[in-house]
Amino acid sequence: MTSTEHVEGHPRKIDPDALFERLDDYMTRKGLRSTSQRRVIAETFFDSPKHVTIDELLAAVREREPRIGYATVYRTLKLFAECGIAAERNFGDGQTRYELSEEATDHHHDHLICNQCGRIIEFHDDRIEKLQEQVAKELGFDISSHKHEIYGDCNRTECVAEGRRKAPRR
Amino acid sequence: MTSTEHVEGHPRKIDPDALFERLDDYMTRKGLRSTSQRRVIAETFFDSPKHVTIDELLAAVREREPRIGYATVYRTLKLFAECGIAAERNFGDGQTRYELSEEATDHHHDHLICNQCGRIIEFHDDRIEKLQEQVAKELGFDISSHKHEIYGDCNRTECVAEGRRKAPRR
DNA sequence: GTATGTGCAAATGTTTTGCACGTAC
DNA sequence: GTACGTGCAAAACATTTGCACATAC
Repeated sequence: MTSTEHVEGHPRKIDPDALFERLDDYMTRKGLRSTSQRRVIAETFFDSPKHVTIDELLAAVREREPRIGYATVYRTLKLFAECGIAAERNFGDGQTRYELSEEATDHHHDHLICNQCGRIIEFHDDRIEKLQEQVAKELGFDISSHKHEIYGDCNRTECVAEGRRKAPRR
Repeated sequence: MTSTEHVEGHPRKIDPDALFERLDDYMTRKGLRSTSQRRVIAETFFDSPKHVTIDELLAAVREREPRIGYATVYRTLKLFAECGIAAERNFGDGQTRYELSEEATDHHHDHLICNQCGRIIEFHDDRIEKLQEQVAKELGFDISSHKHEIYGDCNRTECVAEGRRKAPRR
């Protein structure tokens, strides 16, 4: 067993019920309403591959409910982020992406992004986490979140073959 | 001596001549031209506090040359980034910021950003750098760059007093 | 002289907002 | 019934682009 773990960027087995509950609690607390749109968007989001863009999510949502609008998806994902079940990510390609938050998955991770094929791999290293806490402490900071992204070439044969198709803007 | 260092986000003593030379070399190599606008923008950028936005830079540039346009500053900073003297940064407030690149300053660093006052502190920790190389290596990645940003509250009395004025969107 | 650069305004792409209508509570 | 939510289109924002004119080489 090492202190580093990693995983490909795809949906992890989570318990949707717990997430719905968390969302409902938040909405009740804030006097917000449970609507069919919010339910559909939540279901779709929980089923989505990680790091979805609003466009991708909207397309998936519209397969179930074609009349749902752009703005609703934007607003709903902001809500999910506020309530703590979703996290906003920005990998420099100009589109905000969303994934389940670390509280929701009980699993903090950072990202390795391939410049060539755009593949996103998650990693987690306790030693790095500890050191970063130490750095912040020395400077008197209370950490609320962090972002650690490593960009590079993943060197898979498929990737080298594929070339630059999906590479994020760098 | 420890393996962590840090510094406030303000201009470090650099040698502008070396940077101009680097820029000139790049332009010559690429068949690009040395214009008065590019010179003024370069001078202003070298004198700027770190992490300037295009707006801030444009304002400073126009104090010297009021007729310089937005697009020119955008295009010129892209050029600086390509040539390796500037680095693009994005701290989640929707505006791209530029700072001298690590090659230009001979000093790689990462960032601690205060959620309350927006203050940006640079840090560098060799142990984290090493661990991150190790993680990438295990996954077969060749690192080209990385981004490590820690967000939190800096807890200075001034900051607590100032409140949320300049806080980046989070 | 010609290719490259500039300034302006218009276009682009993403995200946000105003508003009339709809709906949860 | 009322406050909140939705869909649409328009606005807002940062950034990029097209084009006529200017300028470095």
